[in-house]
Amino acid sequence: MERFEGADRRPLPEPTVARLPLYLRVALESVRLGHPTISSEVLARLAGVNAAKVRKDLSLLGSLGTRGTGYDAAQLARALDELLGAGHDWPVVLVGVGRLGRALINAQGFLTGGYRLVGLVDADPTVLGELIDGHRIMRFDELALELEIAPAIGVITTPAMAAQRAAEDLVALGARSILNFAPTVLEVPADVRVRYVDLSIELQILSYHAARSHDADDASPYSTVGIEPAGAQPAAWLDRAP
Amino acid sequence: MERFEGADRRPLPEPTVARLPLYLRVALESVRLGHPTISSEVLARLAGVNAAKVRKDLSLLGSLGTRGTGYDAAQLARALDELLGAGHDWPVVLVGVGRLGRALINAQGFLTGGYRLVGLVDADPTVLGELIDGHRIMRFDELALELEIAPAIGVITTPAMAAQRAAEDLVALGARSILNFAPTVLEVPADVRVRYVDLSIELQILSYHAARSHDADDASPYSTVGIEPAGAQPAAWLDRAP
DNA sequence: CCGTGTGAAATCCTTCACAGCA
DNA sequence: TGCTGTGAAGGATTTCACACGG
Repeated sequence: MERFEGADRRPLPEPTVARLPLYLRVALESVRLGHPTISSEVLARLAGVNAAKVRKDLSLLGSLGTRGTGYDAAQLARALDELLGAGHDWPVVLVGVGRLGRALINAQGFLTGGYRLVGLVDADPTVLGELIDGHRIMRFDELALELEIAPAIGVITTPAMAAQRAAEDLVALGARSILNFAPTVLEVPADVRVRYVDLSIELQILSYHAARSHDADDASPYSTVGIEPAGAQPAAWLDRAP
Repeated sequence: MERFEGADRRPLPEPTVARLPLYLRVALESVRLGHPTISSEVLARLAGVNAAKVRKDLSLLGSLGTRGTGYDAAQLARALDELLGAGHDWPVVLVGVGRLGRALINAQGFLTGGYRLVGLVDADPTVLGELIDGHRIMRFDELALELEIAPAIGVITTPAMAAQRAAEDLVALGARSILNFAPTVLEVPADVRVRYVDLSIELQILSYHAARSHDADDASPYSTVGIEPAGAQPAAWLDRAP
């Protein structure tokens, strides 16, 4: 196996890291549709960014492209896959098996790939013992006894009130990464990484802009994609590409 | 009513906008716990950012603080609330009433506040007609006839395959903001704002970092909060504050 | 004296533009 | 010729540090 760690030892900019999964998705789609190579321009369109950014991002991983041709989709996908931690089969523990938690467990595409659910935790006595997707819902202390290895990632889908406690329990279990769906800022040790998925915040950001979108507002680039005036599906774009 | 639009006409930086809902949440909590004022430092801790950023952000909205004292929590909350579109009661249409969609509809904190569900759309004939939260699931064309006003925000919780079509239908209904949970980049007109909540991408970002967290890594500030080595709940922090 | 508000500096990210290679 | 890889320029955001007002 090759090394795809960019030429230098410098860590990738975080915005770049956040775009790599998009590039991976597009590269896989390109392969699936039988397009062996893909240019930065097409890749950019399908990922909702611009071509310069794609080239800069990918150049940070090394020289993955071929001048005059583009990127080999399969090779690019392999490189991104490895970089993003494929082959590790990350153990995931989910805390808070309410509606949202159950939706995530069953959502295809969420825990697929290199992630494996290894534990379900809830404090509610009425759901304890329930079997979901082959996993029994238990209390934290029970899971701690049963688990052989530390979970790499903890997912918190509890109410806000319970989230901080859940985070501390997850950290105690050895989790170094947390994906938090509860509307609270977590206080964790500095070596624990937290990402927030805060639905009410997303709505508030949208309504902030909606409240001041006097006609042709300047569409800022953040999380906004103003590609083509609707119409073609991404797949169509790929097929139109040479 | 007062105007809280910063002194100038310059739009707020997007990262600032994304933090305002956090400040609002903290300000409300401060009021709830009986702390009439809050300093940028405490606010920063509870929002998981640093104090300089808080002051810079809030100064962009005008002079909301009092030197030597801090910010009046209630007044700050009102200012942020108004800025973020409170009092508008934004109509929301949700497309894709599967597990995730249902979880969101029922999730407290998601559609609370100024957001009102006005329609549920799904293509699956087996769920059509079903009543959820007082709303009947229908096809897009049915909803179009029934709706008097355009939805401000569309939420997409369909499978990836159906998301682009859902976006186009939402835009046709008049939605100018879309919150997309499907793992696809949407192509929409430039004046439509899209925010992406992509769960598999979140996991991949976390595992990217997990794969290279050789012991004491440098914790980057992005979406990461390295406040206190666990322990106190935010509420405790507020109570400890003078 | 304390904590906000804010220019200025520093840092980070994006975009440009083109040299260079297939 | 076509498209990548990349230094350099340009913008945007964060951080600093301190003057100012309560």
